[in-house]
Amino acid sequence: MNAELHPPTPNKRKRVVVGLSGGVDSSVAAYLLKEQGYEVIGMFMKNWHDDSVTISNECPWLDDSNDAMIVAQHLGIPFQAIDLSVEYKERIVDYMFAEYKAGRTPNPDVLCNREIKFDVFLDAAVKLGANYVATGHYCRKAIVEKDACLPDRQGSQIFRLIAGKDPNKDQSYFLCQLNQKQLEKALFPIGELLKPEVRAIAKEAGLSTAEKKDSQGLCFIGKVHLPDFLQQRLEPKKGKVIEVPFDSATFKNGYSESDLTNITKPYELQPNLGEVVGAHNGAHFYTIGQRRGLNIGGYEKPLFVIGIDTDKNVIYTGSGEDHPGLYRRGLFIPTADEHWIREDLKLSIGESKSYLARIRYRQPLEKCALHKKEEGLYIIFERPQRGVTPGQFAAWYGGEELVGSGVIS
RNA sequence: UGUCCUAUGGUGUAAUGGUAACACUGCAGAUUUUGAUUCUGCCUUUCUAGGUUCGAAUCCUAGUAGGACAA
Repeated sequence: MNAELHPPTPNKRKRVVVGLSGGVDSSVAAYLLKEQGYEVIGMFMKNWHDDSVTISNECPWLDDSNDAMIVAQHLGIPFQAIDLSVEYKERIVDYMFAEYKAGRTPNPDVLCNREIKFDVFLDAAVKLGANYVATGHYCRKAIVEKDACLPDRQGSQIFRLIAGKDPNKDQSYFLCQLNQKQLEKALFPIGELLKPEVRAIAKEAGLSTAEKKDSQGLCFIGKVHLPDFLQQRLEPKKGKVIEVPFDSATFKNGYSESDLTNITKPYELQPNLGEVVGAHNGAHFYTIGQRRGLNIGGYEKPLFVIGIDTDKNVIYTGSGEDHPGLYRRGLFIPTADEHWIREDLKLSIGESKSYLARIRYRQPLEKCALHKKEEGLYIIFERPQRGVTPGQFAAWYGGEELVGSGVIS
């Protein structure tokens, strides 16, 4: 049973391409694979080279590329760089702008894994004759051997995506859109380790990235000033900020669990529900739950964004952390946006099941019930959830295993 | 043109006459492979001019501004 959680048995003849980002995690991943006897190739992805929008004035990808190369040299593995910036722009950056424009909050890094690292990059690796692609993600892969007696099953294995052992660094959420085919080819060598252990291994192995600071911000693009970044393609447009009172009647609807539609749909906000308290530069620059950037002071309790309307170009806000507009009991995922890593666990129409779920990276898992209907999947949480935001991914887990995910509508 | 009230950092407020504080905003940093949240730190203040006092945001006078009452 326990053995299921361990990575597949290493085969000394297998070839692996490791995505070397120039950070510690992927460096150690490459090191461990080599130690395990794989034939390892290091590959650096260059997906973005418009330095004008990044915050640091240096050229970050160049440093990262160099670091990756030094690590590869140190390990004595072949190294090459691959430019995927065209694909990255088409599949990630364009998606980001489209989502923000539509008033939703995209998650580019989830898409980056599905579309770039485990798609374009994986293809490139396969062309090099690789059996696997490895990354420095903090998560684990496990394999269920299918019962051979079941005639309707093709293939003999089901791949499971398990949370990283380090609860503080678990990155399974970012991989929530992978499918069986992608997972089959994936290796996550550091998933059983804690961050401090990874650093210790790097240091011991003499890897130059051992002390390097963790990267943050959009993967590949780096740290950006989002409004500036978005203003490349989204026009600033002055609009009103409206404060909706704590006790507004609109928040009192939809608390009957039997009414799935009502309990999962966003609050219906109208300008006449509150008062104009300020102005903004474009509703599409904001996200639900956001506190900073509103530029409105004088309140005893801070103002949070509880809704945006990009058609009317209006931002709705509520005062105080406990404002009812910040919380929702449930959310809805249309069938088209439903994704099951464990296809064998997919719910049929009319079925319901209990799971744990999160709606943003690094949020604690919350108890919830999934209800599958013809039009999509309804997720009802035991406790109201803060900042349920259209465009973000909800991911549901059975224990430590990520079972499926979908875009919040 | 008459009477009354108010006037503190970007905003809202606090400070028995002893040399300004709290919240919100903003900025910076920490945390974070989604600029969400959270955490830490920082900036800026007593409308103007006189006067009383050892000493005034706090008292007096005038001015200015805003509000209320006032036909």
